Amino acid sequence: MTAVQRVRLLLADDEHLIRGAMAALLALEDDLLVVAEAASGPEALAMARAHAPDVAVLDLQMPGADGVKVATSLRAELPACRVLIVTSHGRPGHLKRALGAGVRGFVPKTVSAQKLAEIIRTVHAGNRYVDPELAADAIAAGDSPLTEREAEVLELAAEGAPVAEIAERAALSQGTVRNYLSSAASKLGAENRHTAARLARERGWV
Amino acid sequence: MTAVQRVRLLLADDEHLIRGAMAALLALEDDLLVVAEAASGPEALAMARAHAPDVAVLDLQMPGADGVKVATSLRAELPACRVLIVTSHGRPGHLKRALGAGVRGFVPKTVSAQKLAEIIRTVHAGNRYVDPELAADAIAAGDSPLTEREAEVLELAAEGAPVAEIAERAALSQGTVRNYLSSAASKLGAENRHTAARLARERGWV
DNA sequence: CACTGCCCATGACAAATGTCATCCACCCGA
DNA sequence: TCGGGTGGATGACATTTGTCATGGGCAGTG
Repeated sequence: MTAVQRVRLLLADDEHLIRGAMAALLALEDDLLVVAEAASGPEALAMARAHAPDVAVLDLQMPGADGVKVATSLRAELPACRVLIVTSHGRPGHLKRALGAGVRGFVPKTVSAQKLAEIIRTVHAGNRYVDPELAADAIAAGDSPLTEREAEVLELAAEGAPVAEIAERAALSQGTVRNYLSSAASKLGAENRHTAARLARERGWV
Repeated sequence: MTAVQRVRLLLADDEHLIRGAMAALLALEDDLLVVAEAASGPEALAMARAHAPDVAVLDLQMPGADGVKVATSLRAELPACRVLIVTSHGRPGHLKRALGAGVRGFVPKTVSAQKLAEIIRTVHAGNRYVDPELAADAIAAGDSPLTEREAEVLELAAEGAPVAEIAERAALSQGTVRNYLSSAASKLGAENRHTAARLARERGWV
């Protein structure tokens, strides 16, 4: 055995092709060992419980529960397991959410496999790694200027629901809902709530 | 050489990790040979011109030009090159658009590498392959009920622009725009143009 | 030709949405 | 304890949007 103790990995991604390919590439590194794979959030949790990996490499968007939710659960159940999030669409807000959930690494899928392997080692060693590009975006986007209610209402508005429905779902009066939407839109520099919702989503604020 | 003539492949995907991983996996098949890789639509075209591959494996969403647009150009410039589209998010309308562009295969990224290799061979042999799941979705979603104008206006509305702006951009009167949006929304069973736009997008009709 | 469907437009009315002034409850620091 | 500031809430009012009836032009088709 070339390495006395290999880093045991859990790989979670709903795209079989990608997961399998990542596994194949990481298998080339002789200090890494993929011990489990999962195709959904809940499955990832179950596999983690069963195999107690050193590092969990999670896709951000998965059916069931997204990577950050899985990370939150893992933090509670397996504090020794480091979490590394891999994503296609890096929204600034996701990064903050992920770091808040105790994630140790956050990288886009545009990295090469070698780089990924290095990052896995970094994370396993207890250090953090955040893709510089994504970090810059997150800093540029800054903090959400939205209050809690504004964000809540905006989220309900994102699917195009009419104000009446939003009001009901949020247990607010329609007037209040409109106020929140209005102030949120002006804070975001949008002309109406729909563009506001889109902007907020893009920046990961909802 | 185990195979006298290998199938020469072009791989295009903007996610380096995935592209590299796919390349690595496909390289294990001794009748397949990756001769070029690209990370964007235009780059894919350039690489195709330079290497004249037998089969082009294209991601549907790429910067620059999407897979279908690349396929259209390829069909004109390199009719001998078969095109296989690989995608994460299979919208029903995309499939139809792709087939219209002369694409020979259409598969989600959830397939395994072995399966992908088989499909590449199928396509190379001149046959077609469409993922059964996606095909079923496409049939279920049916044809777009929208007229050309309705779709055009709905697309402009998708970003949340006010009617006045849409009217200007489409060179129509505001009343006409509202009529189109209204009829489009009722055809789609939506309460307002924003949900209508969302639905149309989901089904790949815009 | 008559018919049908799509395109474009108009006007009027109803409903949803955006905007604003105002008010209340609460926390915090002087 | 007394302001002052802030987040949250409300209703009235103006604007935007959705709906409907209507009409003319134009292309395809039985």
